[in-house]
Amino acid sequence: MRIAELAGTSAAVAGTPGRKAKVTALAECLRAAEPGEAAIVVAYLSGELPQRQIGVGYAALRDVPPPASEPSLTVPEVDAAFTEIGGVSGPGSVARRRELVAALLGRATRAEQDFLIRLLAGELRQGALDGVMAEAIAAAAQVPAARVRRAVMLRGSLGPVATAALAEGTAGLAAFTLEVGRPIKPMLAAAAPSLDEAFGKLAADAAVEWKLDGIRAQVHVSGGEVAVFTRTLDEITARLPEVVEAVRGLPVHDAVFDGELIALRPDGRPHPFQVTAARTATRTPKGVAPVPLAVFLFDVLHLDGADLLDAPGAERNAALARVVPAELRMPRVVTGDPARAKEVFDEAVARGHEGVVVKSLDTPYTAGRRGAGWIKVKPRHSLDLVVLAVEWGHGRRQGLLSNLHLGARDPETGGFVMLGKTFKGLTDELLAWQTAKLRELAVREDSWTVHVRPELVVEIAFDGVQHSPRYPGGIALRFARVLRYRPDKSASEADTIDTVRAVAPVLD
DNA sequence: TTCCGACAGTGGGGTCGCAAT
DNA sequence: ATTGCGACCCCACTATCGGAA
Repeated sequence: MRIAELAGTSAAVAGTPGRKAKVTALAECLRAAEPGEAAIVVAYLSGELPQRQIGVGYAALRDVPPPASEPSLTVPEVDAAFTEIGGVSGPGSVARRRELVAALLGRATRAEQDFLIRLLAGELRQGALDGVMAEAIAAAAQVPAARVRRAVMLRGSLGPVATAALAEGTAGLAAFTLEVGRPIKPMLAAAAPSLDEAFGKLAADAAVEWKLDGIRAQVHVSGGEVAVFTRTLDEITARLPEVVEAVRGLPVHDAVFDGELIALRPDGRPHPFQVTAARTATRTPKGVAPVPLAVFLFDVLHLDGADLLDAPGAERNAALARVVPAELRMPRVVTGDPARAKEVFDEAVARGHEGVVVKSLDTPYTAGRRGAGWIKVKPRHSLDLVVLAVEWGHGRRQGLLSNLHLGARDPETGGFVMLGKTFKGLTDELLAWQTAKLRELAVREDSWTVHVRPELVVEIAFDGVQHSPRYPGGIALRFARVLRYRPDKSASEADTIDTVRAVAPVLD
């Protein structure tokens, strides 16, 4: 199959808003692919590469050669080129990768270049990624979509599932089972603004579990072997000897656990997230002894021959409790009483943790999906800050002023201290309004950013404050988002940097 | 007919490893 | 030694489609 055909399909998919029409277009393209190409076609049209990453980002895509006049690129050729680019390393590798990218793009027509660049930049922007592609695989292979989704969650990627479905139909999909040692997509939690709302969505009793500010870990035990995977299914076992050690001691032969890893201080309170993140990102520790990571398991998906994915939450937790001692389990209380739930929430927060996850006792483990069975609840801070500047948006926000630079008042200098940026929480109406308003306040503009008179006050919600190596004040907001503008307030009434520190103390 | 679940899109701060400067 | 870049960690929120109620 030619890349031109994929580019055409992608354009058609982008050009239609309806999901069913997108599915139809994608399925048609899939059916036309050679059996050996299906996995690659599926990857490209869902915005991924079979190679996962090949070291090419925006910078490598800045200089695009003139396009070819006639399409000639084929799917296997491009796949081979991506493999070659991904294999380049060592001195001279940056230039070499750019050469190879340029050579590839030089053989592409304008339309093919556009498609390949969006693919490599990770911004397909066609309104269809894995979710829609799973439907398309089902349509192309004429098998139930639910079977495809399940196979994808168990295999962790679309390509092999598409190949099997197209070649062997439902029978081919049946071969995808939970394998100990192969990570599956983790179940995700929806969010609710309050405990009452979280409880309201679940009937009767629910589990209220602490939510820790660490990193998600899927832990596989096979015989004496332990393997640890991240949320994106990367294996990080070698970086975590203490975690391996802790899990190796459990009385299980084969098991798959879900849990959280976090760096704790001797008193049991958490280190800032940055400490946990640094630990898990470090491949080759040197110098000072690393901070150990504690393991808190909260689910079990397989236990000594029995798959538990479809078992109700309560049953899975009972199985977990049978083989994992309390000190390695996430603290959890089952209750139907909102007041009791509030106590758990308050205690988790008082101990420095993020909040809680309210979990249905009935739902199965809906891997890879943001199931309604788990609902996270965190406390929320808010402050009135001043807009210092704003950046032009991209994609559907093209032509709109989108990303706000936020400042707190500095009473010492009479100026403002920038604490971060946000583009979240804005409705289309608010985007239009702020674009007009901030243009009125503009004092200076460069290619990305419009600097404004610091007059506009905006109420910002955020989860906490962290040390920042980037901002002059040395602190930055975590997960800042817009609640509303405060036209009733002047900048002189905005919150100060001292208020920020008081509202949300920086850990450590 | 209305409601709501699932998806895609739009980016945020921070860290590490590696190559280039 | 510092800077730039890519890849991953964590993430909130809105708009939209289309099936469920």
